[in-house]
Amino acid sequence: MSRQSANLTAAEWDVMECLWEHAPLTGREVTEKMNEKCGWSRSTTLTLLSRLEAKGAAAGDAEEGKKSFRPLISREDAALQETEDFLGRVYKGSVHLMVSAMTRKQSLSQTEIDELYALLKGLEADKDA
Amino acid sequence: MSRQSANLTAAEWDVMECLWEHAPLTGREVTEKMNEKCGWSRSTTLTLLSRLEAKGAAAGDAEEGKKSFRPLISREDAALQETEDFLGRVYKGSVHLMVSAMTRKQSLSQTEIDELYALLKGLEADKDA
DNA sequence: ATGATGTGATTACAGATGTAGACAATGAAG
DNA sequence: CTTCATTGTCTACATCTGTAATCACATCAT
Repeated sequence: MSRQSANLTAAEWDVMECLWEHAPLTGREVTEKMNEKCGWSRSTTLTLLSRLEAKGAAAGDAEEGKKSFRPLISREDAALQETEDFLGRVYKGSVHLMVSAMTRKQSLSQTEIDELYALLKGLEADKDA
Repeated sequence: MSRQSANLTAAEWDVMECLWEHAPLTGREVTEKMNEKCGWSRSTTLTLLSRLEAKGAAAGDAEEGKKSFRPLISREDAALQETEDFLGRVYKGSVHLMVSAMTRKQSLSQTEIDELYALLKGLEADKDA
């Protein structure tokens, strides 16, 4: 089992998501939110938080007893990491292959396609400029 | 742990990759290829093959002793499954978000961008037609 | 001071995953 | 018919992941 650079697991993403959205949160706040969102017990959330600390993905600064948690890596960086792993494993690293497969299988809504096209068109325009 | 619809693990992908490329293969052939490619022991490959059979991703037809393995699901279907899982978890299900993040972080080569653009342009053309 | 609380840390445990050795059945060689 | 090699199945085990109970310590109210 060799995960080159500690990707986040599904459960860990849920917690990070929470941290990214609502900046610094006390342990209690995180556990409450996680309980609402996923029905997790207090312990579960706290465990995940430690694991995230261990992975260096989040930090819990203890000031006078209570801890305050915050993310140490940006959502984008985490996403990118995950993306590279995923693309490499499933699509030989090629986004083009991925989108092409998705369209072939009608797994992309017209809206998504349009948005993507608009984005790419913008990039091409920049290139010429 | 609740993986809705049995995604393949990284190691399993390696084996499936092998099956997808070289259609029907005897156990020996698979183990040999896997040993070359990943240095796995015979047992490791065989174990993975059973797990794939259990998951219904591959089948081993035993005719007169020797087994012949072949994939039961297409690479595209497996990829798509994985893709949906990934996109949902990391990018709220949006390819657009993913590509946008990648370009922002310069994680996409110009070539990839061009290819993608060409692909999308083709789709838009089809739409009008 | 004492017991009820809130809070983080420690321990636990089942199922998944990576990796592989041991074992059994079967066929080839002598 | 023994013996050896081949081939697949079973068993094993460490680590990872999801999920949580329990423990220990600080604090607040009585």
